[in-house]
Amino acid sequence: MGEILKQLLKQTKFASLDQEVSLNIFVTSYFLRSKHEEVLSKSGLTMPQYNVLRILNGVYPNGHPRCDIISRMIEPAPDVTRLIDRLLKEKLVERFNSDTDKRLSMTRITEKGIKLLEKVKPEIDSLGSFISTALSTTEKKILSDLLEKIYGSEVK
Amino acid sequence: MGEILKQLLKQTKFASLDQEVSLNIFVTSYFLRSKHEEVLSKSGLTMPQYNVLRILNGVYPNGHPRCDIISRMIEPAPDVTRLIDRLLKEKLVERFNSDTDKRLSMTRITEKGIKLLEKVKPEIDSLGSFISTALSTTEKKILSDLLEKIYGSEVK
DNA sequence: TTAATTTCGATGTTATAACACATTAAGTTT
DNA sequence: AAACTTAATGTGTTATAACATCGAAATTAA
Repeated sequence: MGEILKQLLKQTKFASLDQEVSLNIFVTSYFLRSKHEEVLSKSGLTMPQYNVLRILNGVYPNGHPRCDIISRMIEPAPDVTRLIDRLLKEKLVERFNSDTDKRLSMTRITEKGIKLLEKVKPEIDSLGSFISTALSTTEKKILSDLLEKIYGSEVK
Repeated sequence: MGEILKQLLKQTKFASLDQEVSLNIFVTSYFLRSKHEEVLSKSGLTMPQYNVLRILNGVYPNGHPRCDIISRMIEPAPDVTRLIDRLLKEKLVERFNSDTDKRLSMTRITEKGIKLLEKVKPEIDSLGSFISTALSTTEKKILSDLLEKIYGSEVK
């Protein structure tokens, strides 16, 4: 039980099964994130930047106000304004004003941004192999299900 | 399938089952980390700081060289030197030199550090309830097992 | 022993994240 | 419609993280 985790963290035991689960979630998340960052860095992107581009790509040719971007992010970042500033500098996105609500600062992905996403996509998709190799379809569904149970209580 | 995740990220579909699993791991990790940070911030600690203290507590009254601390961290941080500097300033840890290897910068947790850990422990432990409420013992074991399969291929 | 290589840690620099505050516009209430 | 509350964003500041470099000490090889 938990031998791989023990080995990785060089621990001999865990305080509880809950803690073991918790640590395993953190470790797996870190593992996958590292893989993603490895791929993305070759295109000069960070994970949050990639996620924002992905979110914007989903509504192209429309844009999103900042608040909507945040609410759709995996890890809501407080400083999205300047994150977008950086994407803007690379001309991967563009800003425009909303007609209906003058408070909103809208952002839309550009052609260049879409091209970059398309370039990165195959390599990101291929990271799924870490999951596909390790798990059967049934196992993937079980895993997703168990994870949703953990955070689901607060979402509903 | 994945209704809670869809709702949270405001997406209507996912590219693949692999991606859904991946996102669920990220989201759950973020959820649990937020809960931890919420508790720790009341004691002026960050997650990486807490982890370093926890690691040092495990070998008290001995210490660890910097490199060993990094290898035991959940998310190995490159800048542990200054992370320890900050703990040092709060007198939660102390530095000393190794007798056998003069390159090593050893760090040991202090009484004050141990007291702080003891103060935080109950609240951190109680975060296990998010897992215990959601999952049975069997489910926890299955979950841990599936997660280890994902990152385990590269550890062995 | 000397030279070359590797390991470990600290430091300078730059980029990014976190936090608090200020500003402007919408929406609401009276 | 005027006052009030809420929402959305930008900005200044500070803290932290990431990256590269450097020097000291240990290890290995010649």
